[in-house]
Amino acid sequence: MGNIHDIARIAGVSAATVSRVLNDHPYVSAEKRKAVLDAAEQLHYEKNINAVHLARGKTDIIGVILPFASHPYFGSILSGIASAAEKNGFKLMIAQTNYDVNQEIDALNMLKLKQVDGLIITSRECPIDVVKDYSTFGNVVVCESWSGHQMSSVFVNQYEAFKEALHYFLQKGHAKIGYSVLRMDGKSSTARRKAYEEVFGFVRKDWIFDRALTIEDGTRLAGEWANLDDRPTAMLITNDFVAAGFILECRRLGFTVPGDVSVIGFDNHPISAPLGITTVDLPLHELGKIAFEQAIAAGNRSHQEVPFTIVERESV
Amino acid sequence: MGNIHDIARIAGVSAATVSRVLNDHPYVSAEKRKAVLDAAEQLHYEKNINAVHLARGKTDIIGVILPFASHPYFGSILSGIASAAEKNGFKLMIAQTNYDVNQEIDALNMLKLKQVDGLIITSRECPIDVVKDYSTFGNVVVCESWSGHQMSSVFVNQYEAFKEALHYFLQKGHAKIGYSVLRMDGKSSTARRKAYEEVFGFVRKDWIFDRALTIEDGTRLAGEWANLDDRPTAMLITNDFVAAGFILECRRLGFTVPGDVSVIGFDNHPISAPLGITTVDLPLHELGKIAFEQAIAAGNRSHQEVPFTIVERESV
DNA sequence: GTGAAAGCGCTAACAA
DNA sequence: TTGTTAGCGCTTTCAC
Repeated sequence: MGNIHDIARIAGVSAATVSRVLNDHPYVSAEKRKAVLDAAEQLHYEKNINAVHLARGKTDIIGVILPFASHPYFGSILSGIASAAEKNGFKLMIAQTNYDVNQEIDALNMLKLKQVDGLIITSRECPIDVVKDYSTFGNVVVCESWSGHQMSSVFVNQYEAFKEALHYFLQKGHAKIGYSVLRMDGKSSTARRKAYEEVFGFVRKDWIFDRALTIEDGTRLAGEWANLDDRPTAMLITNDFVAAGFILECRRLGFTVPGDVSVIGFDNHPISAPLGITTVDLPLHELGKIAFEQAIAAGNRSHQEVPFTIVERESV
Repeated sequence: MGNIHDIARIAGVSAATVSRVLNDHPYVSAEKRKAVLDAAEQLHYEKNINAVHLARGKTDIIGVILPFASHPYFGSILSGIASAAEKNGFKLMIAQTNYDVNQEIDALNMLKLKQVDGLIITSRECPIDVVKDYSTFGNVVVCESWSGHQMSSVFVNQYEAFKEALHYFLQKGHAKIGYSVLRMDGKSSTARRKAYEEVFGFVRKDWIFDRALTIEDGTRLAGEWANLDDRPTAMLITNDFVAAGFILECRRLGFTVPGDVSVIGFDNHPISAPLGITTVDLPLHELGKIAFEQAIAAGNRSHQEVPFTIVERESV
């Protein structure tokens, strides 16, 4: 074990020189370099990264806030962030929040505490303005449509994506369209509602289903849909997991897809292909990579929109 | 901003007293406590966690090594770990390794660098002996069957689970059973092969399929299975995602499940229910929680087996 | 109850 | 090319 001073003593140099060698700084003679390396070897020296962080005033760590680590939507984004982090020699600190504001605040505080250099918020419950206030402590990037100079953002244009999917249904002859969201008052839900109103000039509350995130939610949704007196003939669904649960349960209940009800999902998760789900492809892995780049970007904030594409399969 | 000394000066106390107040230590008079708190408030003081880590010699951070953050198997474990971490006031550092040994080593080194107090290895490529060597730097827990005093372990008894599933097939009248694994030489694959030999007294190479982890792999598997001259009538499949891909592709190819081929998956992932996949339920979230507890346990290593149960549905 | 002082281990500006 | 020195900001022992 031992520290930099032990090495310095054994190698007969100063601690500064040891530091230089250890960090590959130039201007160290070959002999001293070797002496240092030998001493380090001999002591089984290991650097204490906390001391480095303290002295440097930065950590090369990025924090990631996500509500559920086990959901594929966030898993994909996380995976993209992780790939980029590895390439850049950064570590990742994650905070699973369950959309609990206190846990979100707790995670945001990592920035204040200088535990992380930057923070990526994949989704949130707490007000954007409180998030924004943390931007003075480091880069914060939000994975949602947001413009302003304090934070960076990377996002899919939910409004346009939803509208395009709606038009796709329309063009296939559907006039009665319902949809599902995770949280009624969530950011993307608002965009979706707006798109719906824009296209139809109205919204029907009984055709909007919320709390739809998982496969089980999709199953429940099918029951709710089936119980409606006036059923939509097409459903635009939160994501492919929910869509999978919805479609499979509809079939179990004796309905046909797309016969009785057409479905479009979001994400283009691998499950959508064998299930023949028409879906809006979202480049989540790529979005994660971009988020990471923004998190480590020096100074300049940016706002990047990533493209979506409708993948036509058999559920419409 | 400012630091503990600034507070001390303003409050008219010593830095030690400030530290006491900030850490809720007893033996500080009410007046001084208030003075300190006021000064901290006034300065918008924020603690530098790196200094704390350095001084304390520990970080309250646990590292998690996982090959793929976006795969549901690891996502579930991670989610369990994260829940437990939150409850205990710990943070999580994750390393996505892609089963790349260099990245694994890089992650293991967080332990040496004192970046994390403990490390959970959900799955690995690098030799167990090199992992073991890191146990002198902190708690390491492996999510696989392993016994020894250096590390803790939490695992499903793959051998027994596989054997029980095999017997289930047998009892349903199947004699020709094939199976799939992720990596031929992986730890759990070895256990599965052993169980197979134990039950049948032989293994047929063409009935073992490897590199099966994702839904797409399941799709591919179906093609390979269909191309066999002598096809197994039952398949024990890596996990429910692979099983889903397999079953759906089999049907697309004109086969019936369980008519032409019966299937048992692993994990009891939510997708297996609506798809009617008979599966071996694995308590992954719980496993993650246990792993975390072991990672922060002082001193005592332990080895815990978590139970599995066969969930009967319609694919057999 | 409180403070002084000695670390924790490394970095970096400055001088030589 | 190298060493000296002054931090980085907090904790904790020991003495009072």
